[in-house]
Amino acid sequence: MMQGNPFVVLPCVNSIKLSNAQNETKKMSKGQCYNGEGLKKGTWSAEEDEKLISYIRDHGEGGWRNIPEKAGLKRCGKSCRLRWVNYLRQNIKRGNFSDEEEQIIIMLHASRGNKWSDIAKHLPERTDSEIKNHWHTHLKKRLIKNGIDPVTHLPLVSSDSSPAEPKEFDPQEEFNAEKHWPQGSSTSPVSLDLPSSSFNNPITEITRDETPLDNRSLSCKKRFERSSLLNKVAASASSFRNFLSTSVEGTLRSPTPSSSLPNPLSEHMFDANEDLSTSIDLSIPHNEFSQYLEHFNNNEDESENIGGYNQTLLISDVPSSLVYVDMTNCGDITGWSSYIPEHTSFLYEKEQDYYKFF
DNA sequence: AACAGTCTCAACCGCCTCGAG
DNA sequence: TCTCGAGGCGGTTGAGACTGT
Repeated sequence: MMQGNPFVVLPCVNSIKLSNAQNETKKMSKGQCYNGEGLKKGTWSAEEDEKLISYIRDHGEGGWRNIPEKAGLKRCGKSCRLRWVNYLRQNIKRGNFSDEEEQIIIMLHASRGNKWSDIAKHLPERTDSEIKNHWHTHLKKRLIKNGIDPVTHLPLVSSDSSPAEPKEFDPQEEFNAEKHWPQGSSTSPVSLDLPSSSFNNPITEITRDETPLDNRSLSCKKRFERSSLLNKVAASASSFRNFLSTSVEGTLRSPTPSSSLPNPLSEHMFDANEDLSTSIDLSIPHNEFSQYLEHFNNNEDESENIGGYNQTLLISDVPSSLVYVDMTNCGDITGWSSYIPEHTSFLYEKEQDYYKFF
């Protein structure tokens, strides 16, 4: 960790790339700072920071190319922009990432890949650069350690194992197996070993079962899992790949679906509700999603009643046109909805058993 | 105490996108 | 429609801090 004083002016170790005379008369080539002599590189000094802050305070952002000269800085415009955007501007949250933030990053990375700026939009106080660094230095390693490919977010396949064959799903068997999930197993669900201050039992899984959804939808939902909602979603994120960005990740609804919704899937859904009636009541008036998670994890009775776990329906292998989203009866899920702003009211196409319960 | 290896993250590099002309 | 340049983005680097021996 960089513990040094960020304001110490360090000698410029790297050779400064000086633009030649021709470059000074030409527009800069792609991506290069071009205004020539004496460009400083390396760590910014407090004096430089103050100059940049002062200038932007008076003149606003933009026109980065001209800012160095106007602000009296011997930096290239891109360097100024980077310094401002990542470190000097207001409302930047520094320091350790919370569990919730990490979950969000993992989840979004699974669906969007290394789109750091995109991911950063869901964590408004974090910069893409910080998220990127945190991913490379912490989260990626953690996933690998727990047997998850940080690129695909699928379990790493050991060299001596054959591809998993689909098997008939047995909820009881899987439930029992989950009690002793070996980390990194090629045949068992994988624990993400996520840090847990708010998640009492951060067991998560990535199912390798490729059984067609319609063979397991209703039976699977009887399974009991105590991992947190978001943990669950994070672990399932691989199944949302190519899906999350244009749709929603699951159905979040209260135990009492709205009968007013013109939903052609209602029959199927309400059949499911005979089990869904034991689901978590998202109308619990928690102000923040994190509070909801905490409440959920601290409430044994409630967590044990998640027979269907319907709020984490895994909609996998489903064309985006088949997304069903029903946020209408959700309680306060502020945190969630802000993380996944693509949520829309509801959308459906055809009647199909496309819910995957687990 | 000294050294080597590892970790962290600020900063840089170069490519891409998009809007203006 | 094309060209150009500013801004944006993601990958990479390397200085300094930390940790182990």
